[in-house]
Amino acid sequence: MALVVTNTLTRRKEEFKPLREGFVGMYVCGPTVYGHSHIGHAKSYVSFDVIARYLRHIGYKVRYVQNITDVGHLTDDADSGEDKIAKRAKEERVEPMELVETYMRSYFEDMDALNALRPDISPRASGHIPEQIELVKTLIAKGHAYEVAGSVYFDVTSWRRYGTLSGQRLDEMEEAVRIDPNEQKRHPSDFALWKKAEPQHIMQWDSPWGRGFPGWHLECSVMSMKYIGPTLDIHGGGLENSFPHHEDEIAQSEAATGQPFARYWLHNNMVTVKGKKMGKSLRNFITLKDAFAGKFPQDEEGNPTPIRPFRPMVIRYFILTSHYRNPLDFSVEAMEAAEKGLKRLEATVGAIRKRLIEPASGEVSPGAKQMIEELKSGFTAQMDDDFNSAGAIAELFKFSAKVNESLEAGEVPQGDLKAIDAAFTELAGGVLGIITAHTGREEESSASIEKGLLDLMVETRNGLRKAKQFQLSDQIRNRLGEMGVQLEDGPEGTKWKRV
RNA sequence: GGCGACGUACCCAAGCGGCUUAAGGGAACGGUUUGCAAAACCGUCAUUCACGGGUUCGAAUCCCGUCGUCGCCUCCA
Repeated sequence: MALVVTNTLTRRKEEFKPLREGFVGMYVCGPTVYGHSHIGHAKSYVSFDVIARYLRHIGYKVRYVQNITDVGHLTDDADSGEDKIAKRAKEERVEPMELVETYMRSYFEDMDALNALRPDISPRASGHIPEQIELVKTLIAKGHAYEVAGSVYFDVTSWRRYGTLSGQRLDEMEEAVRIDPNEQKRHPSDFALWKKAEPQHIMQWDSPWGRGFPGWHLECSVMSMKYIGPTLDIHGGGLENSFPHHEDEIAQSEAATGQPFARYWLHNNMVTVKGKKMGKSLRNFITLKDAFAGKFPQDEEGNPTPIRPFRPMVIRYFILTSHYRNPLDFSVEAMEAAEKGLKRLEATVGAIRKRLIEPASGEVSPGAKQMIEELKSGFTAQMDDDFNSAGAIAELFKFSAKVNESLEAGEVPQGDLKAIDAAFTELAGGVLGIITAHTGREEESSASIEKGLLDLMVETRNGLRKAKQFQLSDQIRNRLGEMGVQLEDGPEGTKWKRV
């Protein structure tokens, strides 16, 4: 079985073969940090997190680069376009870099909560100004860019392959209704590599063309090629960036190096809310912090209304139950369904881990061995098919059902428990990241006094149950339930867990 | 107007030419278990894949058309 990925460049599934044996250089467009991250960011970065994890799982050494845009991203393409960071910094009355720091931390905090592993390199645009100036100089020298009054534009007519990624054609784009005519540009589709800064502009640097700042598209070309090389194995990002952002990246990179920029373009689809795209400018977006706190937009204005909190892991699981290339519609109902599904998986893992006595010993029985092999081959087949995490989760559920069945049937040998736990840890934990080392071990990880008190409550209640004092024992269970501790009476005694 | 994607059960969602007379999750309904619950387990739940044609020995999967939804062409993950 070989890994197959859908390449936006060719619009088909292709066998994945990196440039260098055993090594994958992967670049994913990161966030512009001028506000808190939302569910759309989560879909994108959780998807690429799993892609990176899976590539490592099948043995590749991966260098995952994901930029932080902290300068140059304009609110629109017209001359009047303001830098998003500068604009927000003015509004919040802070230094631009202060704003960047705040939201960059917020971003990493949210991604950590979603159990997305950090990229290997998180380069910032503002830290790569000299490299960006160099690339602009190269493009001018090669006749692909021109300077007008302190700004430099890429000449799209000099790059005849312009539009291959998105299937756009220059002559057709000229007719596009909403492109703002900009007198400086020779062609409406020419894009800014370097912009002249007015004296009052907060972020500006010296360049051969005077004081200014880099255009948005430039940073991705510069930073990806700096840390990976002129040809990336994978370039990822959100679908909405395929045009013009990725198209421009290809043009300026290939025009500069003369080499193919990226072998595989992977695009994740959008998150929708009630069928409509969720976007920063549409004001219908749900920030991750709101979602974790249980606030969802319920009214027409999109104001966050408290419903109930969902664990970050539920959001991660929810994202992974659909394919990264398909749109995902976000709703409270869908989150509740996802929460229940994830709990079932966690319950099985918990049941295994509770029976497991470390250090576990003993051989794995042939039956368990076969179950695990079936899981692994099914899981791998799904993930090999363009990272089909939804299919991979289905395999986990099939396996989980078999595990539950054997737990129900009677004593499972320690060797089997250990192997089953290892399989879950490797696939559901290591690859999909939907369980952690703590899953099913909530009791052990509780503070000692809390644990002692709960054990005492359970003991007391079981005494009452023995004496058939059900009214009192139910009261204890109900009250603990209200506090978020769930009691389960089973044949092996009473268990408690946090809900 | 140009480019592109999607339409699978009550809901979500895989499948992309034969292994599927369609995975998995949620909901629902029976049953086992339980003091009652919860959890878990067993069973039921699409001869059918928006609709109409065509290609093929064979199509949810390929082609054409129709309808519907969405995205990009302007900032956005």
